[in-house]
Amino acid sequence: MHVSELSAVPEWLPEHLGGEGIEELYPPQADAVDAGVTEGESLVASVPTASGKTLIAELAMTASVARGGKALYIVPLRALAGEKRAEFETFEQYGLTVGVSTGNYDSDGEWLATCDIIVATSEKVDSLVRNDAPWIDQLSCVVSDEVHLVDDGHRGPTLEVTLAKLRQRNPGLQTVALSATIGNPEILADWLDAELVDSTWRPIDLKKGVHFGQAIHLEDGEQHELGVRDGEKPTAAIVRDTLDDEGSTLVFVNSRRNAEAEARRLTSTVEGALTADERDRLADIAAEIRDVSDTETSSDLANAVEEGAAFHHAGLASDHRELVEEAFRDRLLKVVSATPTLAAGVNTPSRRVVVRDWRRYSGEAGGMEPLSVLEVHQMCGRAGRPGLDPYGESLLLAKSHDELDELFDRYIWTEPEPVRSKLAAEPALRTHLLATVASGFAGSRSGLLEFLDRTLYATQTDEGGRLERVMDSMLDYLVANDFLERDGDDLTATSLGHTVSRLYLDPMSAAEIVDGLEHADERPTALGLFHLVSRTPDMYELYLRSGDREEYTMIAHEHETEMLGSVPSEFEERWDDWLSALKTASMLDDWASELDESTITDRYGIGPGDLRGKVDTAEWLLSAAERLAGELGLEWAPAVREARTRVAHGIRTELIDLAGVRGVGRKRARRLFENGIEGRADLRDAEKSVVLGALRGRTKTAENVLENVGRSDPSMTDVEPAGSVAVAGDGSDENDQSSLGEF
DNA sequence: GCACACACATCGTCTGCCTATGGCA
DNA sequence: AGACGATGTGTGTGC
Repeated sequence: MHVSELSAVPEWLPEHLGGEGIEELYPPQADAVDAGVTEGESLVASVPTASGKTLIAELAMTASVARGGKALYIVPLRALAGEKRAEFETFEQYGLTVGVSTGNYDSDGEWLATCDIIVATSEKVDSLVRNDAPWIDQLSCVVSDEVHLVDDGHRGPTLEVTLAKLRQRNPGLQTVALSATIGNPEILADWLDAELVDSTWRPIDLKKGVHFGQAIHLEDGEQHELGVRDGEKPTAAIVRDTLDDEGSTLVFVNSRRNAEAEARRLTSTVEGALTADERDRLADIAAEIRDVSDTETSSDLANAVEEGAAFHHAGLASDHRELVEEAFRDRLLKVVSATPTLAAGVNTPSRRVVVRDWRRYSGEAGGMEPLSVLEVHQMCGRAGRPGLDPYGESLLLAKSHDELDELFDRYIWTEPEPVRSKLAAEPALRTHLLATVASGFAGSRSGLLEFLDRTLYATQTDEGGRLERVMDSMLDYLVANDFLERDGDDLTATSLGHTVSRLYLDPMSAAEIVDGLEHADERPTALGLFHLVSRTPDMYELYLRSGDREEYTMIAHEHETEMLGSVPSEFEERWDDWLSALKTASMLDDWASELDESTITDRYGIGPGDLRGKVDTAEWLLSAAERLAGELGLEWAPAVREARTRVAHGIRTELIDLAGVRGVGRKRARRLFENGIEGRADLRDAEKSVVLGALRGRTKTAENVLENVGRSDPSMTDVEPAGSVAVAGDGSDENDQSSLGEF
């Protein structure tokens, strides 16, 4: 189908697509049009990655907007929201407006209401529904990207419930669900009353295979000798072979440590293939990486990048990740070894993909578990760059002949698993039952059952009793904790219940926080509050490593009086969880005591990305705690607020006032304080020369700071810095604010 | 015969990912 | 369960 044959799309679209080099639709796209996506028909598209799913969404959304509607594009990751926005922004020249709403980034609420296309994460959409965003009712088209994630035990139910709510609120809503190839797309189509496009077509050929010994065995029967050198690991041999063909390789491994070790090893394979120009550009990127953070992780990454290799995992700061992704797309990096972050995240295609480890440790299983077929296929799907490579190749590694056969059976010749709803689980229902009642989607037990009937779970299960059983036990829990009131069949949310739902807290987290704050006899300390929020289910835990048990048991005894709620005994089952929450709390306390980022990451065995994540979550939970304290009329709200501000900026109490000034973070605040400027009032009255001296003679910075604090004459012209302008050689004042917590 | 470097064996340790508020100085 | 890396042991070489 040619783009000029498209019906019901805005008139500018065919030409626009032509301008992007799109003349002929890919077969799945043509099928989608035949099924009526441009005419408002709901659709499930189960197609491989990189085979034009986004265009299907764009056809549906622009057509819907042209008819006077409004479209919502739901993504699973924040990082993808940015990527999609950039793609949709090309429509702005035709008068469409695009807005983004995620946890860390929000277009202005009123402006969102006027946007034609809104991009948001599923949790954000859920939250917007709970908080009655006015534009929800105006939606005419919703696109759900990576909808197979409804299978995810933790986040899947949110997507499932949110889609059900949107469809209930808006019966005419066009639903376009985009999925990876899965075993049972018909059930999704059934659930969403949608047409189905199920295709394995790809714009570039993908050859899957297994490496064993000296050879690569491809699925089409082709074999390829590799010439593995003496003592060379298979991964290195494959990377070298790809390099001979001027291609790059993506290696998936099963742990962060493995990712880092593999990258380090592969530098020796890759290094020789770099041109002088590439070396220069990589050196620049390495410098940028070092600027992001001065932790060991950061410098290890920079060292590898200088030699053309990199690792990628969630311990990296997001700036690190972006730098790596970009350098890999620009073909400067010849190999990246990554944990699954990269398989699900932004688009980073590669000539070859190696799935080095196909088993991963699982605590519950007590050992290594094989990856799902879907997951391996998602990784393999990253092979082949459209327009650059003739084909993509993805390889699994076998260590024995038996394993070779097993891998073919397990992953190459096997369809992905069917997707199954995970809604009938306690944590999911606890949260979503409360939200469903609180936001008015159901007002009784029977109403809830009716609502749940609109979910995938109901479409899928033949065991209706299970959901009902879990539901009843969760309703009991919600009533017992004063989130819901029950009167016969009727259910209403209490004012506390409403608050919890709007705050987007897991009710169990809220119950824990309320209990801790209600029973505090004295003003809680920061450590006590950090521990309180660290032990809620909304904060995931740090691992206890060997030696930690003794160390934190000692700390627990030392600070016993500060701890909120009952302290379990060492022989109770919840002791370990309680202790690892203490480890998290102690890490937050270090951060809020102005310890260096590198000291903290070193002490707790984490990466800069982990620290940022924990700080972020703590900040969010403490704001929620502050609201709960206010709601319940508890006297500790100011203490909670103080702890929140301290962790948000990473500062001790005495800097709170200064850090409230935009442009002043933990380091600048501390230096101002040391120079006798102890608060905003001081800053307004201080000698300019002192301010300039404290800010290391940075004129521009000093001017901005003075302006932000509301000083009428911020100019630093002709001002000489006072005192010792300890520029300390590095002069990297940009990095001064530390990489954390500054938005 | 000794010092040193290197190869190999042993033992202990550790193990993926991600989202979420709201309103103001 | 199994890989990494730190530590320990054994072997070979050169002086």
